[in-house]
Amino acid sequence: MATKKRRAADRDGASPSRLSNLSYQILGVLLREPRSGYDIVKELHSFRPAKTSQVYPTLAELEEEGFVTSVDVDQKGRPNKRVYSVTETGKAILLSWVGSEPEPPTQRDDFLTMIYSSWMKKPTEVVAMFERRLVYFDKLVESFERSAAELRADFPQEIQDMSNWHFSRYLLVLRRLESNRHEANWCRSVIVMLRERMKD
Amino acid sequence: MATKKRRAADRDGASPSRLSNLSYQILGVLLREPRSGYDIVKELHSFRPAKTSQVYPTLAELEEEGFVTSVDVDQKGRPNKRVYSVTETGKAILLSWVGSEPEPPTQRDDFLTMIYSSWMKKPTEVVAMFERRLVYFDKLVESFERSAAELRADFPQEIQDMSNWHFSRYLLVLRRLESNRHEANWCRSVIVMLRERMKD
DNA sequence: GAATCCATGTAATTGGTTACATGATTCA
DNA sequence: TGAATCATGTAACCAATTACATGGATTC
Repeated sequence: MATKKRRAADRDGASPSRLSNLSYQILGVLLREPRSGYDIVKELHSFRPAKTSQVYPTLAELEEEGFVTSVDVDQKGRPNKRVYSVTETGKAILLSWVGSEPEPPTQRDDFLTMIYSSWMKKPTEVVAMFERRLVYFDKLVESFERSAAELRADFPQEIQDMSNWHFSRYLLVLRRLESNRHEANWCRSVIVMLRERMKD
Repeated sequence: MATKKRRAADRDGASPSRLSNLSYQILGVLLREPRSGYDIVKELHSFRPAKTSQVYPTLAELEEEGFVTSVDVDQKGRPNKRVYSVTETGKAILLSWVGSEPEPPTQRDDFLTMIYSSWMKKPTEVVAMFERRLVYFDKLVESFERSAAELRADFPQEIQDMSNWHFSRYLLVLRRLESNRHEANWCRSVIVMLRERMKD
């Protein structure tokens, strides 16, 4: 009868209609293949970062509600681990969420907040800000180019098959590659524009 | 001597080295021109959304720490308001933050989490998801096109002047316009690609 | 008569980060 | 000897949303 911790919607006996984005994300990871909490954090690292301190409690909740199950796996030479997999109910609520109306995307970006007040700064300093930003995004572009190339080399067939999870994976890597490239190009165009204007 | 509420870093007498992103954003708004809390929420609406329940307490903190001051303004026919402006210290900490190393940007997007598991869905449903997404971004593009056109019409000189705040404003509107356009184009290209693949 | 705008806030909850805690193994 | 990897968590805090509370004026 141990009822550890439950959210408000749960306490009154009603099951929560919507899980958190992270819960759905974790279900999605486990639907591809069973993993430990530690492995989930690594998998999410580049796509949808989350700390262990958030992932472990979320896994416990998902298990309590019957959306995932776990088995303890003994290992030699390294710590034992607990490997989670999705249940049928877990799969069902994930797939009914996928395709529903998504919340509008949100972004937090200190740089843009800085640019908001950049009119108070010296033009040369503003150019320097964009140059640092450009370096940052060029590095990201490079790393996603490498990821994309790896996927093409390692899973040439899989990434062509819409019902294989490598297909979704490749699609999302390409999107990140392109949007980082776009961000870098914006920086380049602004730098040129600012330099033009500074001549006058 | 009323010390209402203070954050941890403050209680030991040390002043907080970094304010929250929202605090800097609010200082940036007030540096352009003095406003009420209500007006700040409206100004931030399209650029960096924040609710009144977050803005009012933040304004109170900023005032307590001496970064903004306020005057009560009596109005007839509508509720009275409190108009905030930035102090010299407030301006100083904002401008020392602008140009410092920004935190890496973060984004939360349900749609991408859905696409992560879309390989389990029927191809026609995936296409439908992208089509709804495309409609959403096309609308955004339209609205930012209108904003940009308005700025060009209303402030033709100001948006050319790097030290005028309308310049920063116009720069950020153009960026949003372009990135939404890019997002829409990505949807279009994926839809074409998926339809191609569905023929086989 | 209902909805929206103006205007300011508090309380409760969720989402997410930082810091803390532990401990074996491998690699430079 | 010191750092990194594997592995799982708790406690405290900060950031942000949702819901609640109030109330006059204007617009449909």
